[in-house]
Amino acid sequence: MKKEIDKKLQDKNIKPTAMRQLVFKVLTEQKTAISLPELEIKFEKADKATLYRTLKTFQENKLIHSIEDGSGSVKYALCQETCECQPEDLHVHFLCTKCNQTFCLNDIPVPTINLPNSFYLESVNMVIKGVCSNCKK
Amino acid sequence: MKKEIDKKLQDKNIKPTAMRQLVFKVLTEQKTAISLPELEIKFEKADKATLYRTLKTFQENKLIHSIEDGSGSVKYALCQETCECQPEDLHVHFLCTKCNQTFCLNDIPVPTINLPNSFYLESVNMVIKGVCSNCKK
DNA sequence: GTTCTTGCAAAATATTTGCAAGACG
DNA sequence: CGTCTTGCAAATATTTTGCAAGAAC
Repeated sequence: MKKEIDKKLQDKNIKPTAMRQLVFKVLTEQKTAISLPELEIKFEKADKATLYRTLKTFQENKLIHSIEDGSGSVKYALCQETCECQPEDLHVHFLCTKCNQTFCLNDIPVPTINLPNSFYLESVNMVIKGVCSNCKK
Repeated sequence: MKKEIDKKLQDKNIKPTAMRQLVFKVLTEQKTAISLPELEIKFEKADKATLYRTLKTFQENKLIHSIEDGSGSVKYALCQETCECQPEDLHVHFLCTKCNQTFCLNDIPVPTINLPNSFYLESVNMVIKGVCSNCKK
């Protein structure tokens, strides 16, 4: 179990420290994306700066991606196995305005946009806001 | 001139106070979207809470729209004349990662996304990041 | 006078950095 | 030893609210 986690971290060139194993484990348990403040609450003991830097490391190594959903805090979610965080890998996200949860719509790739030639495209952040199935009931 | 501004405010049911006239004027002068902190700087004298509430009023009355571009602060830009801020009115935005300016790509509507039926769509925030024509040179 | 608006102050929240101690190889 | 990681503290930045004074009608 711990071996598997270590492997996934090492595959992304992340040294598997105790802290990182724990954070990774929490991330795998999430059905929806999680913010730094939310992560802090899950840990009670860990320092927010450490968690912050852990997430940063994870993101730099493309283990997770960040979602700027306009909820007030940036959220993070695990990348798909093969994700290189290139524009063609990106998917749409959904923020529920009732429960404030952010979902990765992994099946919905972000549409291609024809930018004016004068612009150079690096990435795309597409967030749909609305009400999720749970809150609709 | 002031008459024109007043008319545009009143058209959106916004009482044209001196403050609002000034803020509106600044907004019309922007080529790119502006954040609250940036707006504060333009005014020196005005209080940020007042500016904050002015922007909020403008947004509630669909005179401006907000853009969550992940730059650290929410940005605002004037709506098109006929905009009702409905999903079909929305356009794509572009954030330059070099100069941090956010452009309204008014000619590029946000693509339609087929959400699972269980989700109810309210709005879409689509931001493309990259390098703008000025910074590319 | 009643309602709406503004200015000042401060709270609340989120993000980020410096630095020294500790872990690891 | 040298590098990387962590914890604590604090700085920074942004957003938001309370409240009383003032303006508008």
